[in-house]
Amino acid sequence: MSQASHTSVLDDLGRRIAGGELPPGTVLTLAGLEQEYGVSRTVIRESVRVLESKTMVASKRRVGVTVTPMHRWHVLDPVLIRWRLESPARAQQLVALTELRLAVEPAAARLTAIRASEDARAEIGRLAAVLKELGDSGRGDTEEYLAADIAFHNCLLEACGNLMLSAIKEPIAQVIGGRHRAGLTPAEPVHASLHNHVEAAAAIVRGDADGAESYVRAYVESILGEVRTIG
Amino acid sequence: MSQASHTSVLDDLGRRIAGGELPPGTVLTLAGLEQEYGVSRTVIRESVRVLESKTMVASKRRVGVTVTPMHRWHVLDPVLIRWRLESPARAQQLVALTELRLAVEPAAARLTAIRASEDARAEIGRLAAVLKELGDSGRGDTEEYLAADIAFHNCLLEACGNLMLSAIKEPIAQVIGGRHRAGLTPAEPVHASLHNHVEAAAAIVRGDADGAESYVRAYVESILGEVRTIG
DNA sequence: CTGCCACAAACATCACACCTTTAGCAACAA
DNA sequence: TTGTTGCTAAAGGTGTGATGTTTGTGGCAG
Repeated sequence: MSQASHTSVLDDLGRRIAGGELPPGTVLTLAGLEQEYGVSRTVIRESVRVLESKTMVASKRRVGVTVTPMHRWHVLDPVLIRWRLESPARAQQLVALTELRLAVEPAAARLTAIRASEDARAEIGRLAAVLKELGDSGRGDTEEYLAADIAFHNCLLEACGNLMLSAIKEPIAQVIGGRHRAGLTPAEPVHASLHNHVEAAAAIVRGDADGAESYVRAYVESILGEVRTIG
Repeated sequence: MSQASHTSVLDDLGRRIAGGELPPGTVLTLAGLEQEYGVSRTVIRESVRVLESKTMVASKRRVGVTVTPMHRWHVLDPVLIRWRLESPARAQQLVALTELRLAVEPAAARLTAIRASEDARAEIGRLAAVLKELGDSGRGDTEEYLAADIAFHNCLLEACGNLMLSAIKEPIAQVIGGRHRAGLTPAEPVHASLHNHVEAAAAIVRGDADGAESYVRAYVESILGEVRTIG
């Protein structure tokens, strides 16, 4: 149990701040945290430094470590996104994240339709076929479907050739997985959703940028509608 | 000169990795870095931890600190974006970042047109007027124009009500500022660009989501064309 | 009331000691 | 030859005490 210290302290502190338990303005001290977590200064300092690098806290001499207002945070940090998704703010975070998807995924789909390698196109086509096969046969709630769904979105984002657009892969996979684990995925996927996946894949395969963009947009818009009613 | 240590070591290491001087696979050791920078283990460790939190490096016992392949990095981190913009990879980074803008800014403009407060709308309208005024009178290359241009984009992104979309404010401001400092901004702004700013602002003011989205898209597309020819 | 100064709080850095994991190698057995 | 076991040293992980440095804050003098 050696490496665990830093990671677990960082994770716990991060969650508490991201989840609002330690609201902006809260002042902590290294000594206090040292006591609270029962670990050495080293571990606390490194954790605080990482939070500082995400601008979630700011440390000043003679004052201590202050929690920063959220609008200053590096909210695109995948770790922070995960903390927020697993916090009481989950619903809000889902809406915000889906709005981000609505911006990024259609744009990525367009680029993918234009630039993707033949291999990537083929893989996307294959995954869409798998989704259709499983969905049509009432297996939309299986692990297999989940895996294919995540792989589909990962592939689409990865093949766009822009690392900054691909960067939202991880949070998206989390959202899809979370939805599945919450038992929200129906055995018979909504027809429109499956249709949009299949058509988007077809558009990408044939290099149709406009089609790829609009089918993906339609898909994410439907998710957004769904997510907004939950929040 | 106390606080400088951590920051400067982190910054230097980050730049060297982001700029490709230390390519993926490179293995460093804490002891080596300690020697190289002439600082204590504490400072090196904290810097490495921060880089690790951006997944730019991974540290393993008995091995050392290994530079991670770029596709694993948290490329949306504002600090990492800055490092890349100030590295030999600047041109690539500009293209990637502009493609990201092309995804995010139109989406943000749409949301802003729908949700922004009256104050924010008024401010955006005002800034567009300032830009037009300065541009029409041949002062497109002044500090004043630069400030208004940055403020315009900041405002637009801030008013959209989604922190994740607002998060690209900082890098965008850097790009606009960089372009200005490089002497690339003409005294007489390209007519189409100014027009798109003004029309986007007008659309936002009147709550026209489609208009706001498409004018902003047109603007960013023109930037993208320009940026791609430079790369 | 204002401005200057000294004090102490809290972070920043350093140096050192010791723990824990593990790559790499060697000895050994099948 | 090949696979397994076990040792060892390398490198990061953690803990601790000491000292430097900045900077709120309160007190004192004008």
